[in-house]
Amino acid sequence: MSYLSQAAASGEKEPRTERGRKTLRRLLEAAAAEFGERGYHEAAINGITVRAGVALGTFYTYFESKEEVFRALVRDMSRATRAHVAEAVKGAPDRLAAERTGLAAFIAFTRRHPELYRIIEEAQFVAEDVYREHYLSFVEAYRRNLAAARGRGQIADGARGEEGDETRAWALIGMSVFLGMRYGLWREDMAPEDVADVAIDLVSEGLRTR
Amino acid sequence: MSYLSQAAASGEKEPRTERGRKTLRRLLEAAAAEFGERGYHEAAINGITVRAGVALGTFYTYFESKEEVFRALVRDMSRATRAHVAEAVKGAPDRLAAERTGLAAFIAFTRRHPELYRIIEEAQFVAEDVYREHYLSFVEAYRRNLAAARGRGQIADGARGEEGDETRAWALIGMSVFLGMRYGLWREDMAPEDVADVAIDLVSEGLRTR
Amino acid sequence: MSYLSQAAASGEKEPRTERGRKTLRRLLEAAAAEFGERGYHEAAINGITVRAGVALGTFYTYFESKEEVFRALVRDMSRATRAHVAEAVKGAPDRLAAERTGLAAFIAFTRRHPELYRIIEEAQFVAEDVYREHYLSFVEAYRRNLAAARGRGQIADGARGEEGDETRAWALIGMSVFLGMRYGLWREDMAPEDVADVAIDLVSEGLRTR
Amino acid sequence: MSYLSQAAASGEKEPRTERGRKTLRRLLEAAAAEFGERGYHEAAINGITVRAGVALGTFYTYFESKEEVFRALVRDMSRATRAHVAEAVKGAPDRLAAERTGLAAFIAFTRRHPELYRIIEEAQFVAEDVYREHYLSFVEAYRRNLAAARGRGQIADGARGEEGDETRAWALIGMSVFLGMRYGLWREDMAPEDVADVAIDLVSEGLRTR
DNA sequence: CATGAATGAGCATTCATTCAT
DNA sequence: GATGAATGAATGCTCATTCAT
Repeated sequence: MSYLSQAAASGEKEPRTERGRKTLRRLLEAAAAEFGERGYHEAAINGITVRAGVALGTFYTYFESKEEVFRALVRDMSRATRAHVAEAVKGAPDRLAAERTGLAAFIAFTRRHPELYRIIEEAQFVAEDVYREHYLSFVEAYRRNLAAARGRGQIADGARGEEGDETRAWALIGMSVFLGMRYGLWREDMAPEDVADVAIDLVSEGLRTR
Repeated sequence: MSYLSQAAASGEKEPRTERGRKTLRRLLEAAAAEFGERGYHEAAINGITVRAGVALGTFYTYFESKEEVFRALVRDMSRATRAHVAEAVKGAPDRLAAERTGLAAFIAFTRRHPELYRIIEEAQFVAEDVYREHYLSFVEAYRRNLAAARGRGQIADGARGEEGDETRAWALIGMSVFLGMRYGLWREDMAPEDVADVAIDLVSEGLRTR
Repeated sequence: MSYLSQAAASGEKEPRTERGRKTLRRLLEAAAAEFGERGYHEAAINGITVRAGVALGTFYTYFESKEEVFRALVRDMSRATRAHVAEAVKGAPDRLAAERTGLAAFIAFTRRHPELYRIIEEAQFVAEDVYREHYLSFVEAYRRNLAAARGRGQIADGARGEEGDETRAWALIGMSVFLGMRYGLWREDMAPEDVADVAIDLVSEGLRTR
Repeated sequence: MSYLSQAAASGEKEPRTERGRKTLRRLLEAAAAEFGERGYHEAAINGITVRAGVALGTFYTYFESKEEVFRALVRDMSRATRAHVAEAVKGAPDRLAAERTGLAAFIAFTRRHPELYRIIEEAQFVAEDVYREHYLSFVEAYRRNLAAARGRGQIADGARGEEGDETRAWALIGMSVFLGMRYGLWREDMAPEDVADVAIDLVSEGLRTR
C-alpha cells in the first residue's frame, strides 16, 4: 500500500536484514487492516500478528507497544492523505479549481481507503498529539495556499485578510472532512466531483443574493 | 446541567420513586464527567459511581451496561447541542445572520462544555448509530433552514439548487464542527464571534474575486 | 399444586394473616417453577418474586435466604413424591405387584412433574443433608416393606437375608430413579407400565437361566 | 492421575510444546480437585490456577471458559470410569460374574475417586448434554453385553427379550450408581464385594419365591 | 530474529441481602 | 406486611506485555 511507503522509517526498531524489513512491512499492513476494521480498542496485537502471519512475540521485535504502531500508522496515513491531495491538485489552473480537484480527490480517497479516515479520526482519542499534528500540518499548507492565491489576486481577501486565512483553512478542511465522511464513508449516493462542485460553488460564489 | 433535562427519559430502567429519579440524575451527571474527562475506554463504572456518591451496584439499577449509559448520554447531548444552537438563532433577522449567531453559539458552547464535544465525537467509535443519528438530525434541520431561506430569496440558489442543499448542510456543519474543535476546544485565541465573522463571510461572500 | 400442601409449615416465618398465607403459597409455587426451570444457581430471587407478582423485598418476609426456600421446597417435594408412590401402591395384592405399581407411578409422576425430579437431584449439590434425608427416608420405608414381605414369605430371602434388605432397597431405588430419569424425563418412548414390567420382571425372575 | 490419560486430547487449545502439555495436564488435575472439592459453582478459576501453580491468565491459554474445562473433565472422567469397569470385568467367566465384578469395581472406584462421581453427577446441572452422553455410552455398552449374553444363553431372556435390554441396562446402571453413592461415597460400612453380592443375587435369582 | 507460553493487573457485571419508607 | 432502591463482595475473563527457548 502506497501510504506505507515511508512506514519503515516510523517503526522504532530499525530492522537490519531484508527479512526484517519484509516482516515490518507485513506487520504495518496487518495493523492498518486490524485497526481499520476493528478500531483501536477492539484491535488486538494477536489479531495483527495473525494477519501478518507471524508469532505474537514478533510484534515486539518491531514495536514498543500497541500505541506505538498506532502512532506510526497515523503519521504515515496523515502523510499519505496530504500527499494524495497535493498530487491531485498539481496543475490546477487556479486556486478555486485546485479546491475543487482537491476536495473531489479527498472524497474519492476516503471512499477507497476508509480505514485511513477512521484511523486518523480515532487518533483524536488515542494519540491526540498526532491527531493535532495531522490537522495543523494540513491547515498550515492550506493557509499558505490561500495566502498565496490572495497575494496573486486569484481569490477575494475575505474578512480580516491574511489574519483570517487560518480560520478559513480550518473551515474549508472541516467542510472537506465531513463531506468525506458523508459521501466517502457513509453513503456513495453522489459522485465526489459533484459533491465538490456544490461545496466549492458555495465557498466561491457565496450564499449572498446579488 | 441543563443538557440533562430530558435525561431521565433515556435511562432504560425508569425509576419509580423520587429518590430514584435523583439518583439517576446524579449518575448521568457523573457519567458525563467521567466519560468527558477520561474517554469511553478509560472511564470506569466505579469512577462514575464514586463521583455520583453511590455504590457500584447502584449503577446497574439504572443502566444495563457501560455502553448503554454512553448512548443515553450521547442522545441527551445531541439534543442539548441542537437545542442550544436553535435557541441562539431565534430572532435572527435573516439566514446569514442566523448562520453567524448559530456558529458563534456553537463555538462558545463547545468552549463551555468540552465534554459534550468529546463525547459526541467519540460516539463515532463506540456507538456509531447514535453518532450518525446526531448528524443526520443536525443536517436535516440545517437543510430545511437553507431550503426555506432559498425559498424566501434570502440566499442564493447555489449549485444544484434544492438538490444541493443537503450537501451544503454537510459542508456548513463540517465547517462548524472543526471551528468548534479548533477555537472552542484547542485554543481560545479568537472570540467565537470573530471566528463566526470570518467563516460566515467566507460562505456568504465567496472566494471569487469580483 | 398438591405437593405444596404442607408447604406453609416449612416457611420459617409463619404468616399470621390470610393475606400472608396466600403470599407465601404464591412464593413457594413461584420458587418451584423458577428452580425447576432454571436450576438453583441460575434461579434468581427476583425471578421468583416476579413470578409470584410481589416485590423483591417481600421474599425476605417469608424466607431467610435463597437456600432456605430451596430446602423447604426439597422437603415438600420429597414428602410429596413418597406420598404419591405410597398412595399408588395401596391395595396391591403382594409385594411384587406393589413394586410394579410403585415404579410405574414414580415414572409417571416424574413425567408429570419434572421439576420435582430435578430439584430433588440438584439438592445433592446445594443442600446435601436434605438430599440424604430424602433417600434415607425412602430407603427406610422400602426396607421395611421388603422385610415385612420377606417375613410373610411373599418374596425370597435373598443374599444375607434381613441384613441385605437395606442394600436391596438402595438397589431398587437406584433402578427406579434412573428409569424415572430415562423414561420420565428424557424420552417418553415407552409407557411407564411397560418399563415397570421389564424392570420388575428383572428383579422378580432374575437373570439366571433355569 | 490415570483417568486423565487422554485428557490432553480434550483441552480445546492444543499446546505445541512439551512445556505446554505439562501445564495443561496440571491444570486439568487442579480442576478435577477444585471441582471435586467445591463443586462447580463454588469452584474458582483462581482456585484452579493456584493449585496448578500457574498464573490466572494461564488458564485461558488452554481453556475458553470455566464451563469448557468442566466439560473436558467430565468427558475424561466418563471415559475413565467406563474403561475402569471394562478392565475389571475382563476375564469374567460369564455375564453374572462380570456383573458382580463390575459392580464391586465401580463401588471401589467411587470410593477411591469420589470427585469423579460428584463431577459427573453435577454435570447434570451444568452440562446436561455431556451427562447424557455419559450414560448413553454406558447404557449402550451394557445393553450390548446383555444382548450377547442372552444370545449365548448365559442369561434368561427377561421380559420383552431384546427389546427389554435397554431398559434392563438402565435399571442395572441406576442400581450401580446408587450403590456407588451409598457404599462408595456416603458410608463405607460394607465391602464393595459384599454389596455386589447382595445386588447381583437380587438380579440373578430374583425376588420371587420358588 | 522468531516463537508462543506465561503473566497478572484491570474491570464489567451479577445478585443475594438489607432497610428506609 | 409490602415495596423497591441501594449495597458491595465476589469472580470470570481479556489482553498487552514479557521472556525463556
